[in-house]
Formats: sequence, C-alpha cells, structure tokens
Amino acid sequence: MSDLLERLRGRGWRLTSQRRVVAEVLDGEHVHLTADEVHARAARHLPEISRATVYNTLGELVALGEVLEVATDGRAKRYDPNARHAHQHLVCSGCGAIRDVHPHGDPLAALPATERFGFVLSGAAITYRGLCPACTDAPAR
Amino acid sequence: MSDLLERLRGRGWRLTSQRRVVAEVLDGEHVHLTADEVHARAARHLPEISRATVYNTLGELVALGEVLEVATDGRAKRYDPNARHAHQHLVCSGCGAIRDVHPHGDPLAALPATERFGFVLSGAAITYRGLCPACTDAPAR
DNA sequence: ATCCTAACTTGGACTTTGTCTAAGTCAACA
DNA sequence: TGTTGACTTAGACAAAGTCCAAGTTAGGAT
Repeated sequence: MSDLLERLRGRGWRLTSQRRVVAEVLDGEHVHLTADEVHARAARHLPEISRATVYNTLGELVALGEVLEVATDGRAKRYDPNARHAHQHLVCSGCGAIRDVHPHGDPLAALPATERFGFVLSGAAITYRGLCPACTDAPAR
Repeated sequence: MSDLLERLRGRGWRLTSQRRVVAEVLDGEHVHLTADEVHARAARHLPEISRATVYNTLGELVALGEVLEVATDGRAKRYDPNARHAHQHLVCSGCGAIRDVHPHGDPLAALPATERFGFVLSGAAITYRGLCPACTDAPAR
C-alpha cells in the first residue's frame, strides 16, 4: 500500500490530504473496514473530512482496482485493500469476524462450460461461513 | 414450493393470506427478487399488504431454511426460494442478471486446514462474475 | 513566487433499504 | 361462535449511500 499514492499520482490523481488519509487508513493486511469506519479513523487525523469524500475516494479506489468491495452480510459494504493478491473470505456467523483465506485451485475451473450460459467469466468471490474458535466456545451471544 | 405452505403449517405457522401470497410470489426457478419486488408483486394480488409483513415473512422463511438470502452487490438483498438444492450464483456485471449454477466438487474441500484458523465451517457461497451474452455484445450500457 | 482553473471537498438534503412499535385484526382451536 | 395470542398495519425511525451547489485547493502555467 505504501506506493499506492505514487501509483495514483501516475494515473493523474490530485494528491489531497483527504485521499492521503484514506489511503493510510486502508493500509495493512486483514483490513476490512466499512465506509463509516474508514471515515471515523480518517477523521482522527483530519477532523473535517466529510463522509461524501470518503465515499468518493473509496469508489475511485475500487474503480481503479486498488481496493475490493466485500459484501459479506447485506449490511454495509467493507473495503479490502489487499486487492493485489487473489484471496477469498472466511466469515464468522457469530461475531462477523473476517479473515482472508487462500483456497487452492482456480475457483473458475469448477464451473463447467454447460453451466456458464454464454457468460464471459471475469472472476469468482467465495465466502466461507462458519464459527470462529471464540464463538464455538460461547455460541450463545 | 407447492407444498411449502403445508410444511409451514406443520411447523405451527398461521396460514394467513399475506403469507400465502408471499409464498406464491417466490414460487419458481431462477427467482431472485428483492424485498421490494416481492412486495410489489404480492400487492398485485393483495393490495393492502404492508412492507413490514413482507419483511417479516421473508425473514421467517429464511430462518426456517426455506429461502436463501443472496447478497450479490451490497444493495438490496435478494431472496432465492431454491434453498432445497445446493447451488451457487452467476451474476452479470453489466445488467445484474442472476443465474443459478452448479459447480462440481465441494467448495469446502478447496480450503486446507491451515487456512481455516480453527473455524468450524458451515458452508460456502460462490458468486461467479462475468458478462452475459447480451452485455458482451453491447458492453456500453 | 503567484496566479488560475479544473479538480476536489464540503454540508446537507435526499433516497433506498430495512427495523421497530403500538394498535387493530383474524386464524385456529375449544 | 367466542376467545385469544399470533399476525398485520401504518408510519416513525435508522442505517447506508448518493447527489448537488457552493467553496477550496493542488499543481501546472506564468
């Protein structure tokens, strides 16, 4: 993520303090923040940043392929900066915790031509569900 | 779906006209309606049905395992009555069309123990993405 | 170094999707 | 046929996201 800002500048982005802060917030592994969480963390460094800017910036990062949108539960979308390494997600049904995981094989290979209905496939997103160790021990929440 | 109402009565459901209409709307294959679409179609048969009842009924059907929630895009959830036959979804990135598809193999098998982080897995949802034939021919929408 | 301007940001109104509640209605059993 | 608790309703509320007009600013031009 460290060279993200350089890459974006190369694509003609204007490098504003707001965009810098959003990019910093998204830095790291296993980061799956909602837009509101990104806004809250960004506001710690730049108190006047607006929600609209956070949404705009996240949308642009997604369009550029730098960040992935993850819709695990039909509630708020989450934003995953780990877009450069293919991975899938493992979600706890109890507490909602999310882990990046790496199944083996190409998920697309499992879909036979007869099940593709003429679509040109571009990818597959897999959400594994289960209970994390903490929720297995204390299932009643 | 035809015997759904009988099954539900067996579970102690009161069989109201509203529930009957919602179940009828959800009947069929490749049905992936949003709650609002279910409400609109139900209202054609029962004009005074309320949104709250549609949400309640859909939530109950999901809790009973008769209907699946599908979150393909972070927008409105969709409701899939085909819960009795395991399947996955193929979504067109252009127009949003959804098909039920059947990949071969068990999706869970692709996730090695070292990538399970102590979770007890319960299932996996796969969303294949691509362009449907119509959107491949006319990609600018 | 300063100016200019298109690009960016802002606050707030608005939309969409979904939840909750209090009061009224009715399916199913006795 | 009466009773009752489960069900439904309208509308207020909440959460998540979009849109817009007005103000600000990064970065190239001078």
